[in-house]
Order: sequence, then structure tokens, then C-alpha cells
Amino acid sequence: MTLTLYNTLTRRKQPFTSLEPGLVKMYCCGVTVYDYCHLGHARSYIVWDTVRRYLMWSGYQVRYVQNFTDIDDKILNRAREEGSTMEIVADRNIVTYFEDIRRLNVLDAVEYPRATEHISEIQQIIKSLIEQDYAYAAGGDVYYRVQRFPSYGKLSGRHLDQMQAGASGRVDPEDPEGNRKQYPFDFALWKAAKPGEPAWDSPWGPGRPGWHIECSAMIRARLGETIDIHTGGGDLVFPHHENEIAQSEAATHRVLANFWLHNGMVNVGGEKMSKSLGNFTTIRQLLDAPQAPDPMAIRLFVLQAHYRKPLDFTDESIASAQNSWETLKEGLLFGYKYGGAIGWTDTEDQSFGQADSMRISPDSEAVQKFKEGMDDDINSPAALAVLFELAKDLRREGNIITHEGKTATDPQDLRQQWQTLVVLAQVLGLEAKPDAADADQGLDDAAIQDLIGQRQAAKKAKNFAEADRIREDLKAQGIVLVDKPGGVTEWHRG
RNA sequence: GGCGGCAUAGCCAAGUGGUAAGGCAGAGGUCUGCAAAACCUCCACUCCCCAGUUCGAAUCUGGGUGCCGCCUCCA
Repeated sequence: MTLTLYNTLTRRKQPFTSLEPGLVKMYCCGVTVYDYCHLGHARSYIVWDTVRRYLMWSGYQVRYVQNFTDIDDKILNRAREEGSTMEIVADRNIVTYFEDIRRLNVLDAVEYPRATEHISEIQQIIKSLIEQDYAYAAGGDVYYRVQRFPSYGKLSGRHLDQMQAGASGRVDPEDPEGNRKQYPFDFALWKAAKPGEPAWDSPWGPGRPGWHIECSAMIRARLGETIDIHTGGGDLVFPHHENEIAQSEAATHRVLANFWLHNGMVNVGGEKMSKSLGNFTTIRQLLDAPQAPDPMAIRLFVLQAHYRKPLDFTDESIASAQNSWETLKEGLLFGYKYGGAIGWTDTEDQSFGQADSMRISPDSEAVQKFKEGMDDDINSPAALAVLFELAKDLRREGNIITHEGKTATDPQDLRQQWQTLVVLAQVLGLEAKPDAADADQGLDDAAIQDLIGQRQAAKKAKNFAEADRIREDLKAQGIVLVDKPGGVTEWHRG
């Protein structure tokens, strides 16, 4: 089995191979840091994190680089609004980016280049493009001459003569930038500074880089001229990634990326979640709400849809994901809750529960089915079905142990099953650890036994109201009573 | 106007020629003083519509309908 990935460039699934054996160079288009991240961002970074994790699990070393766009009109506007500076706005939103995205168990990139750290590389590429006549300076700006790049449009599958300038309704016809362009689809590589804006010296006058050029420069500087995988939101295909290709490939005469992967949008009521529509929910809004879902439920919500399809965000879908997560979590916690009871001897070891130290059978049906799904263009919904089957089975075993005190299933088989679940879940970035706080909180065992005794007495006296009151009180403290045949009552936490 | 995508149960969602995974929600049963939990069982003769190809189609072809994304803010 080999991993196949849908390549936007070729519009089909292709077997994945890396340029260098065992090493994947991967670049992910990051955020423009002018505000908090919303669920659209969350989806994108969860999805690419999952691809990265799967590649790692498949034996690759992954050099994963993700940028921050820290120079941009929106950041400048934000700084102006609040009377601060671009740098302050950018730094603050980078801090909140990490706070939010790490909660979702997204691994840190190997490097996080910032556009402002690569001004000289940006200028070098622009110079090279001007020398080769791919770009021209005009009134302090520099524009890329798209008509000179023959394959312009190859990524997004469009031709210059088919495109309608301004069809998106976002171009201001009064914008002087438009008048300096020789052709409507030419785009800015360098923008002349307006008064009061941060600017860098350049051969074309003081100014700042255009949006697309930074990624070309950062990829070249951090990963080289050709990389294996370039990822980003589907809304970046055109013009952003199309323009990256035009710039980089004209400058280096090398292919920029072998695989272009794009994730589908998060929708609200059938429409794309976006800042301009105002229909966005930030990650922290969602996770800090009174009835907030577990961050892992958000991850599950994202992974329960295929990454290229639209994903509708509703209260119901989040609630459903939360319930689904509870099911998976019970399976993931099986080893912690029941391992000791069925004779596993290492439950107190430091390494217990560490996915990295677990050896699982690579030939098991579960692993095979998981790989089959993931190899097919990261079919995470199909892969998740495997996890649910494992988790539900373990949950049933756990409940049997709770109720019967033992199980007929071989503890070593359960061990394999649990470890398989933990390992595969971790490949998807889904992890659950026992809540240490729960274990030694609240009533001690003697007090619970005492209350159970009182309840037994009440039951015997047919004082069921009192019996139910005691049961409810305990339940409120996280103690669940289980009445068993023969008048015996057992209890457990959670 | 151009390019692309999607349409499967109450909801979400896999499945690209061989007779519909999985999740959520729901129903019945066992147990119980009643519950809860648990366990067992059930929950799409059918995949937007029409026509065609085929022994056989959710899957292929043609036509139609509806929804969405992009066409220089965008994850």
C-alpha cells in the first residue's frame, strides 16, 4: 500500500513519493496575524498536522515549515485603529495563535519564518524577476508580468483569457495600483510605502513586499527551491498559490512543489466562514464558552469529514462531536482505569500509556484498515471508524469489568487492542490522559461506604425517596452507584 | 460570463461496477422498588431526478435540478 494524495496541480490522486528518501519537505501557508484564529484556521492546521503525523508514523522525517504573514494591510489597519504598531499587533496575535492552536494538539512546526525576517531574500527574487523581464517597476511598485509566464493558471486550472477582472467584486476601480499595472492580472511584488507606513529600502524605493512573494522567499530560504508538499486552504489556490508558482518557478527555473494540497472550507449555514461575512467563531470563543466542548472534540469534528470537502459548523455538529469524543475517550482511558484490575504489571511505570513506546502488530486488521483509509488521500472518516470499533469494544470490556469485577477476555489481547487504539488515535492527534485531579478529590472510600450503608438501610425500609436522595448526592460528586442482583451495591468514580 | 466541487437515513459521514462502514440521535428488550449504568437487539430493499450502458450501478454515460467555492481580503 502506498499513500496517494490528491494533487490540486494535476487534479487527481497520485502516489506520494518524496524527493529525498525518508525526508518530506512540507510548507504550510500560515495566518496573517491581525486577529484571533477562527474555526476555519483550526480546520486547516488540524488537517495538515494530521497529514504530517501520518507521514511521520509512516517512517518519514518531516521538515514542516509554517509562516506568519506579519506585514499586510490588515495588520497596518489594525495597528492604526488601536494606535499601536504593526509589530505589536503581529507579536500579540502570534502569541494567541500558539495558545489556541496548541490546545488543539497541533504539533509545533520545525520553523516559523516571518515575512519581515526575509526582506532581503524577497528583494533578491524580485531583482531576478526584473532582470528576466518577468517583472517591472512602476511608480515605486513592482509588478509581476503574468502574461510572460506561459503556464500561468496551471494550478487553478484557468486561463488568462477566461478570467474576468474584478469578478469577485473586491477590486476598487479607483485604486491607483490598478492604473500602474500593464495588465489587470499582474500582481504586486513590491508596494511603495505610503506616508507613515513601515518601509524597507529597496532599489525601487522605500516600500514593503506584496503578499505572495513572501512565501516564495521563505520556502526558498528555509526548504530550498523544490519542496515535496505545499498546503493551504482551498481559498488560496487562486491567486496566492498560482502567483507563488509564477514567481518561484520563473526565478529558479525549478518546480516549486510536487504536491499541492488544499483543504475545504468551514461553512456556517452553507456559507464559508470568513472574516468579511462576519460569521466566524474564534477558537477561544468556542473553547472558553460555559458549555465548551473538549478541544479533542473539535479535532474529531474536523477529522470526521474528509479534508477536501466543505464542513458545516453548527451547535449540533459540535455537540455530536463531543459525544463521539466521550466514546473514544473511554476507550483511550481503558488501560489507566482497568489495566491494574486485569493484571497488567506496568501501569505505574513512567512510560505507561506513552504511544511512542508501544509496539503494536502492524498486520492486525485494525491497523490495515486504518492505513487503507489514510493511504487513500487521508480518508480520516474511514480511519476513525476503526478507532470507534476498537474504543467501543474496550468500553464494553471496561463495563464488564466494572460490573463483574473480571472479564473472560485475555488481558494480553486487551492490551494489544488498547495499544492499537492509543497509537492510531495519536496518529490523528487524538489523545486522552486520566485526569489526575479526579482521583483524589472528594469523598474518601470509607465515607462512600458509609453512605451506601445508609442507602441500603433506607431501601430495606422502603424509604426509596431517601435512597434516591443519597444516590443523587453521590452522583453529583462523581460517584456512580451500581445496584447488582442480591442487594449488593458497588460504586465507581466518573 | 469562466473554472471547479458537492448531492447517501432525523443529523453528520465513508463507500467509484457485485448488492449500503462509522459517529450522533432514536426505538424495543433484559435487569431494577423506580432509575441510572450496563448488556442484547433494531434503525437506508436504497443512495437528488430522468434516460441509457451492463447479467449486475450509489458507483459508468448523457440530460436535468439544487447547493457551494474561486475569478487579485481569505485557512
